[in-house]
Amino acid sequence: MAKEYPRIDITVDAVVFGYKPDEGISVLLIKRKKDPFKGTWAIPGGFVEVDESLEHAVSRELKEETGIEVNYLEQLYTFGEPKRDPRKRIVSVAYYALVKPDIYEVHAADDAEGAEWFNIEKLPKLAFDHKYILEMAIFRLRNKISYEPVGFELLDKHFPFSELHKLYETLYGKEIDRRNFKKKFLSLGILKELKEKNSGGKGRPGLLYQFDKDKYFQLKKKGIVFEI
Amino acid sequence: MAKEYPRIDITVDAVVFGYKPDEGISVLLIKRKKDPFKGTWAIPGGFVEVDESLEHAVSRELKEETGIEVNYLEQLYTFGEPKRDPRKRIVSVAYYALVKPDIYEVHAADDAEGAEWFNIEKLPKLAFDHKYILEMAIFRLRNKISYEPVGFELLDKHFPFSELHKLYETLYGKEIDRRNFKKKFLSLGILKELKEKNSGGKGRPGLLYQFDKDKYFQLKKKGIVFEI
DNA sequence: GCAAAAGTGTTCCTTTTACACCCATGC
DNA sequence: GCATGGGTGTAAAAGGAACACTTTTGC
Repeated sequence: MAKEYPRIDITVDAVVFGYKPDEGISVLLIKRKKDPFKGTWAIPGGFVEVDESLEHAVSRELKEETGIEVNYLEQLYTFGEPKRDPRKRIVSVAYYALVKPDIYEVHAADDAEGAEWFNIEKLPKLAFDHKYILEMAIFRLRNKISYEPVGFELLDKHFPFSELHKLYETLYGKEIDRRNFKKKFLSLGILKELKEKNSGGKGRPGLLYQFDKDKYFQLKKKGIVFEI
Repeated sequence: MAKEYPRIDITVDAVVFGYKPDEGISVLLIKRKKDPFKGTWAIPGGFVEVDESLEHAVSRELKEETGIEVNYLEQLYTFGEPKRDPRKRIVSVAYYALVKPDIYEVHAADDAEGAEWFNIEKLPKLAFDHKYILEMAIFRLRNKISYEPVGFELLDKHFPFSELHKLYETLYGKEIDRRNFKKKFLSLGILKELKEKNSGGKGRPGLLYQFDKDKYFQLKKKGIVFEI
């Protein structure tokens, strides 16, 4: 009576974003060690084990393949076209992740022959439908940053205002008036101004700031909307 | 060498929304015919066949279980907690769908003992984690309607302006000034005003309107943003 | 002619944009 | 002392919110 369903395998993939003010937005890719697409760059990922959550699978695979631990992880979309993997039917739950600059170091391992950061403007050819996944992730990040304070996940804990500003300019792909941006962002009341100043670099050193997570959640509970 | 992965089953579920001005937003649920949760209301859905796309699986299951055909379908989120199904590990790709009032008629079939519309304010107890899925779908719909013109998928092809207005009031859960709303919406330039007037009903009959999809996509291509 | 809903315009206020000058530091 | 980037305020413009009166229909 029960219909016999041929099995479908399930994997997770993760688009990991990093940011450096002078290099822009980068994505962590691995070079595949096995066929199909052996030697081609791909988004890290792998099979989900039967007793682990999807998020756990993502974190585990990222650690195994690239040695990285991310500080922000969110589901992006599930890709399930019958022919997206040439071997067999695979449904992949894609995530995107953000990492802070101080854990930028990666080391290839496991199924990866290499692991490297690529600027999102200069991507190599990608395996499977990973180009499409990556594009969707970039689109999502651009959007997300406009209505949720996720940008901080790409910055150091303490950062000069100019880095936040540059991050938004980079993601929006256009110039944003420095003064108006600062006015608006500060008026949200979710940044702590620190006593420290930014050392090194040219010009007048600016004060450092820190994201005030508690304040943000207080305001959010009150129904105040982040929008930038 | 290859690790043996115990299999995970994959299903699709669909939160189907309908709207009637005097009844508000409703959701289509089915009464389960089998265990687990036999006799409990649930979101329609089922297993994905190995050679069909996820969207196809959703449409097929909806047709089988409830007899309905939807005119808008979008992926919501993938739920994959190890214990979300008491029998075995199941990852479910959830969708949400919108139907127009004229195909509101449903007939239970297949695995469903019953299929009924429930107002989203008066939901019964639901099987599995379906309450959570439904809440997420409602949240998503509320949001979506603010930045994409999906509201029309819940209205008849020709509708009086008041219905569009009421739909937004219902979803936003608050009053919206009728005149400002109309001014803003019409200024988007994506509505065709028809010669026909709304027949029946109380008060002065209003003109009927129609969503101008072509115009919308033209404007979208130009970078003009829908926001209401 | 009364109740109900639709059509329409103006004013006020808030938010956004545009823009310029001075200040602190490194070399 | 000069180049570089940081800090700050104001005025004009645009967009959003508040609001009232007239018109068309059914009963």
